[in-house]
Amino acid sequence: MLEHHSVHSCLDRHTHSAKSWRVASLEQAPEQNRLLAALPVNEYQRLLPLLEHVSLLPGWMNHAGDQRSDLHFLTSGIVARAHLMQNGKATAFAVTGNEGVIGIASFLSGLGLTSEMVVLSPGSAYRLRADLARREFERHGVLADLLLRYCVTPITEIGQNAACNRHHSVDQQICRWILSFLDRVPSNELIITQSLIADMLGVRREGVTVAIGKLEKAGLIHRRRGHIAVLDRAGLEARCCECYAIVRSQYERGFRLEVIARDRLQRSASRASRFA
Amino acid sequence: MLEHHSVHSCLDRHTHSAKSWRVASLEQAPEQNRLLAALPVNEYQRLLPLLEHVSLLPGWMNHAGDQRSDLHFLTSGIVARAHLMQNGKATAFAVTGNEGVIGIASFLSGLGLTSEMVVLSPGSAYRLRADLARREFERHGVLADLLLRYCVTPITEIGQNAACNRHHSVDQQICRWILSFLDRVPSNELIITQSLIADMLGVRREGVTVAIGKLEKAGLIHRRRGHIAVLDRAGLEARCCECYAIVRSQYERGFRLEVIARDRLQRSASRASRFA
DNA sequence: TGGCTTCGGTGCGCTAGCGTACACAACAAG
DNA sequence: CTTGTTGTGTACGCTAGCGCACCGAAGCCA
Repeated sequence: MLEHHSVHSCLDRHTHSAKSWRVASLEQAPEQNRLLAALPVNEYQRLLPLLEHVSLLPGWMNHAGDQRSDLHFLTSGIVARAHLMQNGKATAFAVTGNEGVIGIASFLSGLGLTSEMVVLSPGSAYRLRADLARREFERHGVLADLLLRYCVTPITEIGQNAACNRHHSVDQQICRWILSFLDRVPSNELIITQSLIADMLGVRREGVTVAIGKLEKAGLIHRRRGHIAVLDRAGLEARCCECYAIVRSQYERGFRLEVIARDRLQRSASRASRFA
Repeated sequence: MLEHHSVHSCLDRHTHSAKSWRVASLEQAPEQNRLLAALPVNEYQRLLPLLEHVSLLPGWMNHAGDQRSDLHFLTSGIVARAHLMQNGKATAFAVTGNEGVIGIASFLSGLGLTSEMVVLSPGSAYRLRADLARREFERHGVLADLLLRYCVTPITEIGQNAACNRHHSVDQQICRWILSFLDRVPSNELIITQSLIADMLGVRREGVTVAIGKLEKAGLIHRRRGHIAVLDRAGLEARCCECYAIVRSQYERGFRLEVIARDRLQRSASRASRFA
């Protein structure tokens, strides 16, 4: 459980283990981010000089109430968005990887974050400063449209998680969580402690231990201290509640449209340049 | 519990009781909606002819998957946004009254609703058709800005509810729910069955009964079949978890800004007309 | 090597909330 | 007034998950 007295306790608890994580020193290209990749080339080129590379270190947090509302396009790593309750407990209600962007809500409202952002898996991102983002946004171009469309993804996800919290067993939710983590990581091995999973799900660490024990017994995963290797993805999906699939398909539905739009735009762009 | 076999079971169960509810036949003015009211006068005037009055009857639902993505600005009544799970259980994760608008998410994404909309309390709304809304939106005027700012409200609310579902007792959640209902209704009496409250919270009807029993024993409410009269609002707030206050203050924070902006714009508008 | 810290596994009693079942009260329609 | 329907109150056993406590194992640092 996260301690009440300070948000930093979470930071403290999880930061040090960063040492044991191989931090990808390789600076990844912005188009590793699926949203940036979906931009038509001319828009993308124009945006490039505005983007600033940042590394995400585990435990890095954007505290609720921060007034900055920069956008961060993830190229790798995993960031969770969580609420801390007055009783010291936490729940993460959305997870973002290289398919998305962090900071949309505070960017739209201009009001600063209402939730904590926790880096669960180290990685890197490209920052678009709030003022530049605002200017881009007001051009009302493809980027603006893309961001607005993307907005629906966290909304769906959070709502589904709320319902999932209510109605599905911890066993099922662990599966959901492992799968969504797996989707955002290059290998089949998750580098995370059970204790942190518990904090993210908002359940006891012991509960996670037994649930994961069952999964290993069933041969779906292999676990070591601080690691979970997935052996049978389909098996996990079978044990999982529908929530994982719903959230994922919602995103894919939206994103497929983006890809189509991008192709179309790129074709028309290259046609235009042929005529120029 | 909502039955699995059909969304309509919910409809069926709750529709007929509409007869016993006095449906406000009075057609309310659009500016009863706080977002429309926050528009500067010239914008508001321009928008008026585009708005179409609709009544919301209890049980009216916009099914998940519907392709229409019109906006509905509520002037009265209460609409909940809920997920139906495969196991037939439901949870509402956001509630909207005359402070907000329905259909933002599907409007932004253009993808249709991902959740069900349930009318909990009858009322009326003004519809802005999706195509007109899109055109308005692309003017990038005050309305667009307002809508984007408003977006953050349901996001915060849903996230808070997700955490609340996990960590707070049914007793506390009932208080939260009654309060948020009360905020959106003219009198101190809620016209709703315990069974429907249970569906919205995603808990058993019996659980609601005992929780409400405690509240009446404590003298905070008085209850009749299908009615809950709130006698001691402060008492409810004291028993409630922090979630209610957090969501509410988030909205007020955003909305206060809007009111300020509106005053400023109206002053500059009237100044402009003086010079014209 | 030994000592320290963090992580993970296990057991036990407890409680909130679930599922089920049933009875009664309020209301509607005839 | 009768009859059917829907909403509400109550009770009882069950289970998932909690809180707590403790111990061993893995890794870190010297």
